[in-house]
Amino acid sequence: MDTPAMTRRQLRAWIRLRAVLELLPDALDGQLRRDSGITEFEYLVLAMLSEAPGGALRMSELARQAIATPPRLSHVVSRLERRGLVERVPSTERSRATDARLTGDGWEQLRSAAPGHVAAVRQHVVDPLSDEQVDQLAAIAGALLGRLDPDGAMAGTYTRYDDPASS
Amino acid sequence: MDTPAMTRRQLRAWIRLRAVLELLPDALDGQLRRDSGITEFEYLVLAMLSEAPGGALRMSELARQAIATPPRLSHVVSRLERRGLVERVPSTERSRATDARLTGDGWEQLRSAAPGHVAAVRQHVVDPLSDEQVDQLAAIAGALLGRLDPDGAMAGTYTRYDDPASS
DNA sequence: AGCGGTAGGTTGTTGCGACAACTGATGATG
DNA sequence: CATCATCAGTTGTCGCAACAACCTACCGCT
Repeated sequence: MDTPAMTRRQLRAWIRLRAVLELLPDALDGQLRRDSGITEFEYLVLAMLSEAPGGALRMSELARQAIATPPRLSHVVSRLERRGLVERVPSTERSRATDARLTGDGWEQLRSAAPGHVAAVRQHVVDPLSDEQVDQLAAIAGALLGRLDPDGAMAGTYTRYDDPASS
Repeated sequence: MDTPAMTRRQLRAWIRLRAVLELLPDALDGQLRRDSGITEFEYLVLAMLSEAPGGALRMSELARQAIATPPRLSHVVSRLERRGLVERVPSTERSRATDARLTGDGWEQLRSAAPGHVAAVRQHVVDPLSDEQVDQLAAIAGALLGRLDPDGAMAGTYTRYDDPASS
């Protein structure tokens, strides 16, 4: 087979990355489930809404930013709606669109879940790395995203902090 | 709240890593599903068996190496068994143990799936990075695993290629 | 031998994501 | 102004993973 086997160093990087891919999401998701009763993806949705004007965003835009397919987002919003954290409202602008909007309980839930989640991210991702490695990681992840998301579908999200001016 | 917000650079690295965490597994899994009809995890199981003597491994050992819980592995092996790629045999050694062993079809399936999968890994992970970045990635992932897998439960797997002597 | 403890796996239930099919509403076109 | 295409989102079905409960065979101990 014309499989130009990877070098030992490449294999090492890949195998370790694979392990991270397996373990890290579970670690972060587990913390949120245990401590706040929401999934990491639900947290992400709430967080994105909280950063939007009025705490509301169109479903399609929200899906794009959260890297979710429309069906997936629809299901998630339905769950959040059932729990009273989010509500669907007809979009104020475009006619055939729907906005998801944070409710009061949604804001409260996010506020109470945030510290623990941020702490988990620090613990598992930021703290183990040197400042230099943090920047290296940003560059590496950026390079990978160039292939994974060539259309830059979600570029708006992950390029927001490019070219850091502060700290 | 005593949440010492992350710096802009840390946020940038985290947000990009998160996007990779979301997209990369889907990309790799999708390729294998389309081209070979198996999931990436099933591929991993077959690959690990193929590297073991006799193409067989104890369930518990296999679970450890694949970072899977026993229930998960049991289900996966059952699926593979149903498709004739793997068979369960009583462990030759320890009495109350079970080995999973690759069948002829299993070897064949792995052989035919490997080139495409390796190519996908190259395309999405190795090729976008410089040699230097590959090593940085190995170091970074290693640091994260120090927290994620403190007991080194699966250390045997991802340290196998440490301290590269060749290439 | 008999009895509990434990190692090693399996099964059953639940919840989430993927994919595909569908619905409803807007906009274009002759 | 009637029809058709398209956009935005939802619903329904299926497969997989998590978690917990369970089951059975071995082992040690007396």
